[in-house]
Amino acid sequence: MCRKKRRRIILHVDMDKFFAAVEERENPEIRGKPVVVGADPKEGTGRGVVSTSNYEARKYGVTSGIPITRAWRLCPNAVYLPVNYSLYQKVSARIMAILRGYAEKFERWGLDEAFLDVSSRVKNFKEAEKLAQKIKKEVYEKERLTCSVGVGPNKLVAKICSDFEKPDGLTVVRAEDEKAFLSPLRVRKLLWVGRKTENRLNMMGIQTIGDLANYDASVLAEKFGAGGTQLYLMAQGIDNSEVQEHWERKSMSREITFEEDTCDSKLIFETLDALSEDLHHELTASNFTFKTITVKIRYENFETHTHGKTLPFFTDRLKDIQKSSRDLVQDYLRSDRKIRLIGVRLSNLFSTEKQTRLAD
DNA sequence: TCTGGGGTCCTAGGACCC
DNA sequence: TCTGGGGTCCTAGGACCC
Repeated sequence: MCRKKRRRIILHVDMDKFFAAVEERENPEIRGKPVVVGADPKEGTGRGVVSTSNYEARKYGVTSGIPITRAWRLCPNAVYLPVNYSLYQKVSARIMAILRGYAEKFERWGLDEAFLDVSSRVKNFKEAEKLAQKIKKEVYEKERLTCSVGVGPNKLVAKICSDFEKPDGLTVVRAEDEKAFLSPLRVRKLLWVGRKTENRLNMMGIQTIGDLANYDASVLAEKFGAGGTQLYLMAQGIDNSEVQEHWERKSMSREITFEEDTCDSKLIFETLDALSEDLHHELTASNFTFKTITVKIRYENFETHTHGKTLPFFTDRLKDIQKSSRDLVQDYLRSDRKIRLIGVRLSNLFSTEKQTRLAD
């Protein structure tokens, strides 16, 4: 197939320290202080992690993902706030509506990020930069929140750009400059390169994206499978993935970490039933049936297991969820092993709404 | 470092079918 | 029963994203 190659211009918009920024906006008295949004620190004995912190807290080393107990030790005087998810969802919906208006194709990426394909809306990168400034201005005027925007010839470069000058940044990299831009950056900056992959690459003598771009593609493919080829292409700045307007839901899940590790089977079953009920609500409200159910447990030593089964039929009945999850968790209940977390996931989803439409 | 909760995608082995 | 090859589905685990 010889599809005519079209020059694309993609924007990636990333809200700055989103959860913390919304809290600062709602509570003016905490502005200027270190703010940590996440689990309850409980005077240094809490469970869970930091979700988002503001820049004042980051000065103390309090960053996203660290245990809340550690945050407490680093900065006990910070303002600690619980995650007010429904508030952030409302703010996010308004911001996404603004962004969507600027894009030919639009893809939400979590609550606080989005990709915009603006290829048909601007003639060149100069115009794209002006458009990005306009977007930043509108978001700030309407929501009093700042964002960082990356402009590039594809999603990969746009995403890396938006992270380049945070906060309130705007970085533009044209197709002809992308190799020079990417080359000195750490491989960790690439999408899908997390801690494990970074370590493996470092062991191979690969530190920067430039090192990766000069590496033998066949060796990468051999060591990392399909992901290896993807890594090599990304390092060249090649990413042909489209901005995806629609996302099909593949699974829904609920999980919870106990306040204290437990082997109390009554508590475990009650918790499991509550998770099942919660899932059932969402399943029916969103008009799905499911066929596969998986239970997840994590023991006190963090050893984690999943156990699932596929039913011979699609269902949305609560009793099917509860009975199956109870059966599945049974194998893991042992009087000598305390459980830290349990969860339930429904997959193999089928949209009954779509079915009705097709039948019409 | 004592590690949340909601997702997606990939891999590898085994069952089962033709 | 010592044997094949391809395709699909299922299961468990792991890496990664926000």
